[in-house]
Amino acid sequence: MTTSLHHRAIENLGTRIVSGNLPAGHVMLAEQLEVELKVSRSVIREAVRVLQSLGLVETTKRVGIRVLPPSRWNPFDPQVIRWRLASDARGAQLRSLAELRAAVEPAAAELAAQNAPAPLRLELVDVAYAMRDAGHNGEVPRFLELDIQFHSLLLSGSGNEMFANLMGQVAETLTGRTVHGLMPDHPHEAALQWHVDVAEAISRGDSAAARDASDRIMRRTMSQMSDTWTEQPRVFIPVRH
Amino acid sequence: MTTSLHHRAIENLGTRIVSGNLPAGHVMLAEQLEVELKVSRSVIREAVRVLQSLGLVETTKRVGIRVLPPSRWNPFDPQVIRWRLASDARGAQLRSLAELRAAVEPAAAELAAQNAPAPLRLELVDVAYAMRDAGHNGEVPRFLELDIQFHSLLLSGSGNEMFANLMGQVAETLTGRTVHGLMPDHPHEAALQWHVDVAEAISRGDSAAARDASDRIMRRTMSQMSDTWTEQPRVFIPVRH
DNA sequence: TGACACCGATGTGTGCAGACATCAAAACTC
DNA sequence: GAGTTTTGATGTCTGCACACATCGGTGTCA
Repeated sequence: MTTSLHHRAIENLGTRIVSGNLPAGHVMLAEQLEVELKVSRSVIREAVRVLQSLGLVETTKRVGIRVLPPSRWNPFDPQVIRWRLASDARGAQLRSLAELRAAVEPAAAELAAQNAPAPLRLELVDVAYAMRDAGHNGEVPRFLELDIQFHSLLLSGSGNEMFANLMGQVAETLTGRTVHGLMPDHPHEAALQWHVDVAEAISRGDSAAARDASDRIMRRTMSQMSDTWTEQPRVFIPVRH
Repeated sequence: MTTSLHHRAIENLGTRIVSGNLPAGHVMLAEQLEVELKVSRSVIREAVRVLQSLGLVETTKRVGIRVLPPSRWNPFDPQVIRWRLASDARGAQLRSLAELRAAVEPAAAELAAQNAPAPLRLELVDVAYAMRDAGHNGEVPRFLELDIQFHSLLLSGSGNEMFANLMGQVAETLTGRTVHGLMPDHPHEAALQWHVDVAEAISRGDSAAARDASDRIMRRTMSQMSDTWTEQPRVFIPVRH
């Protein structure tokens, strides 16, 4: 047994729901899931409880287990994000993540310039220069590794645990080339200098400069990636009064 | 019975863990929880499964149910947020949410100016003017209601489901006076005009102007509330390479 | 004698099967 | 149509078997 049964049940149902294979409104019965997944009732129940807490299903007596529409899902949950990245909505998920990152990183840079502990500032500067060297020397794998480290440091340096988790929880689960959807895979000359600018500004506590440089990086990244998720349909979640 | 047993168990354990009452590293036994909460094994097991998916605990055979440190918690989960708001870390949680909102809303305004459907733009303008009227007339409850509606519309108008969820999941849980921590309770004259500016800019598709006006609102809001969470200790989550 | 590898006892989560309780949708009665 | 009964699904409880990580004892070898 590689993973626990209930974990496999969660994966099975989660992927099917997020992919649209099990459409919103679809009703399942616990007993039916038992025979379909060939597991006992307790496994099904524990899996359903987790999916319920993610907003993927709801249970009603006398009805069964009903699949909820995407507007009810928790779009910040790492599992939901992973399932969406493996589905047809992959492009839309990458765009959402990129937009969130583009919004947050400049703010994180501003906060880091005000609050980050001294050792983190020093490490940030070191990594920025190492990035620049790696970029100039064409060491692509090393550059990618440093890039992730740089942005992780930046976000955690903000002292905001939600910012820190953006890279920490999300991009961490996206190993390897998946991150390429969020970051450019080969460095741009100006961007290399902008990373150094961000680090230096944070190092000297210049929050405005840190924000501006970070914003430049993000805007370039976005324009560089925008053609990747070509014309993914945007979904507008209605606001309930 | 108002709520289900497993839900009560989740609430009980969740609040105790997030409040620090059950410190990280503390190990519990399922059997012990049964007698303590006076519920059966299945209830405990389902509750533990949900807490596990939130990153609050981990289970190990031969050891028990171990409480995880805050760095492992999912800071975006609505339940975790609610539990933190009810704990000593309430100030830090409010600050984190406010910083996230301040980072996201200008970006959402920019996107809404580019992508929002026409009816939403019109509604946004209507709400902005209604807000201004309510503010001028000193109708505080109505103003607060319109304020929430305005920002909900703005975020969902971005077409980014993560942005849309910020108000939907977060501010929804902050009912009544809790909102006072996130929003000023009486309107400022300039801010009223800025809301109109945001709506008008989005209406005519001027993304830069929408972003600028929204940024002004956020900066004013942040400076207005920064003294509320006086000197909450910032927690820097270490980045693991 | 001491260090170390092995191995079985123990305790705990994991998974299973069956029973009864509860409650809301649906059918029924008036 | 309103109120009542029936029904069928989840909710809860319990006893059991199994998997497996940890601990401690035992044996071997230096």
